[in-house]
Amino acid sequence: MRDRPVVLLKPAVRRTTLAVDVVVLSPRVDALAVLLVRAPSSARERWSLPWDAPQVGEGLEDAAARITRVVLGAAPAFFEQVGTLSDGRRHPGDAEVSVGIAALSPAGVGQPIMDAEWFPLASLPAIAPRHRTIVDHAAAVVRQRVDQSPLAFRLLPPAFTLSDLQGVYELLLGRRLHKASFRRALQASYLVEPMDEWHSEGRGRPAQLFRYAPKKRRGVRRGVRFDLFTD
Amino acid sequence: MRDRPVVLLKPAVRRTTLAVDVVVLSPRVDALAVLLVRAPSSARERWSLPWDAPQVGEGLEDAAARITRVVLGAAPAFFEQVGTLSDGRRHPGDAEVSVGIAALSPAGVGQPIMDAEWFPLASLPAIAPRHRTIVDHAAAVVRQRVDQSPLAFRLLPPAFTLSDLQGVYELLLGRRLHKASFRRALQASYLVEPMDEWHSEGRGRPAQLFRYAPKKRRGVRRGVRFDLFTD
DNA sequence: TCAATAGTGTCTGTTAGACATTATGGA
DNA sequence: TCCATAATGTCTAACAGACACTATTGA
Repeated sequence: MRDRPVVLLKPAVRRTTLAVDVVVLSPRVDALAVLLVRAPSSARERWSLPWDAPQVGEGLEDAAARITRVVLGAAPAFFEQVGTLSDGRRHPGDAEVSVGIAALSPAGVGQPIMDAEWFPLASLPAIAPRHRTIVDHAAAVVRQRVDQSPLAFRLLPPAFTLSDLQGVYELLLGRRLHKASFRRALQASYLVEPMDEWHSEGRGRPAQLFRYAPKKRRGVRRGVRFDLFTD
Repeated sequence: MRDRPVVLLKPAVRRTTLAVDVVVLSPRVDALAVLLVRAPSSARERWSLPWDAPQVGEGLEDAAARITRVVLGAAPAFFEQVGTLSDGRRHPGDAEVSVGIAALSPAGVGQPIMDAEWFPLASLPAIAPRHRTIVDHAAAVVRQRVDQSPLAFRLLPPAFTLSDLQGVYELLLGRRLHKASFRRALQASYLVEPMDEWHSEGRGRPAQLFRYAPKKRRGVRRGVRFDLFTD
């Protein structure tokens, strides 16, 4: 045990500068894409994450929704905080503290404004170091929580085929999945329900459309898995 | 798609008041316990989470470590951000924004200062609404990430028995686990290694001591599980 | 008819959980 | 000796993954 510190805790708030930095994610052709905005020419990097300070009385996710609406023209379907940083790395607005928020949006929803563009996660241009950290955190968080939170469904339109859904899982996890196993596990989860519609695209048998409709789970109680200790 | 908003994004930081609110967690007799500090008599509630503003240039986890050292006399073994809140709920210091951080500490490490006390998670006294939300988030996050992060090991001393470890998992998950299955899964995970020491407590066969020593994992690649969609 | 995609049935190796058994100490 | 806890072996049901097969459309 260490020595007891002499100074007691006299808690007090401190004023600081805060930004909400949004990682808008959407599935593009065979890759997850991030929405970046063109930075003013005075900036060190030509691109940055969309960001802003929350307005007075505005919640953090509300701010993320507003920012996303401005750059994409559509509100995201889902938010996930990916961590709050105060690490001294450079931020485009020199905010002391950044709240990183992943905003998930289905493909084909919205249209980036003139100064915004989609970039595949794997090939981003140079952005401020703080923003780079936030993007990396967002990717890690999304991959880590994909099977504990309905993230994948928020990257799809309300009606989707099981192949679409599997494709999103494969994008998020970065590896191929086994079709029959995927469907069996999905069936057992009672997360989706079939609709009376079918979707035909080009050749091949049309696929039935499903919607996200989680049912009350019977107490599954699976065992401990000691998984993903990849730190 | 919605109408394109008229206002473009002119991002700017805003000054706000920030607090780091720490949920110090430690296993006590058959329950996870939270460390609360006695609030000044002027406060609405008699107890609160330990909290403070981060100092200039101090990272958020550094602040959490400092706060924990003051109230417990020992640095926590591990931190996990449990969410940043700006929801308008009441905070003891009226901070606009709170960063909630869970700090894990093994049993028997440190000694609470005079004005601090351990409370079982299940029976907390009245605390400010913002703090209540943070505690609930912390409990949920710890339960959700226990098998993806070495949380359980940070609630134990460096050397522990497998029964101790299983006990911590049972505390975190809130249910009993099967002994043989637990040990098999642990064996397969290469997360612990046996030491040449044994621990005897009262009657019964002495238990071998283990240490947390994660090995490089062979690419396990387990399937998608669609688990814990309990939102 | 062929190509392409959707969807399903079967087999097999692995694993979680139940149960039983042995091991080793203290009272 | 008895009791309590540690640790492990065996059995079984459930399940993940591989493979093969059928189904249904467009070219």
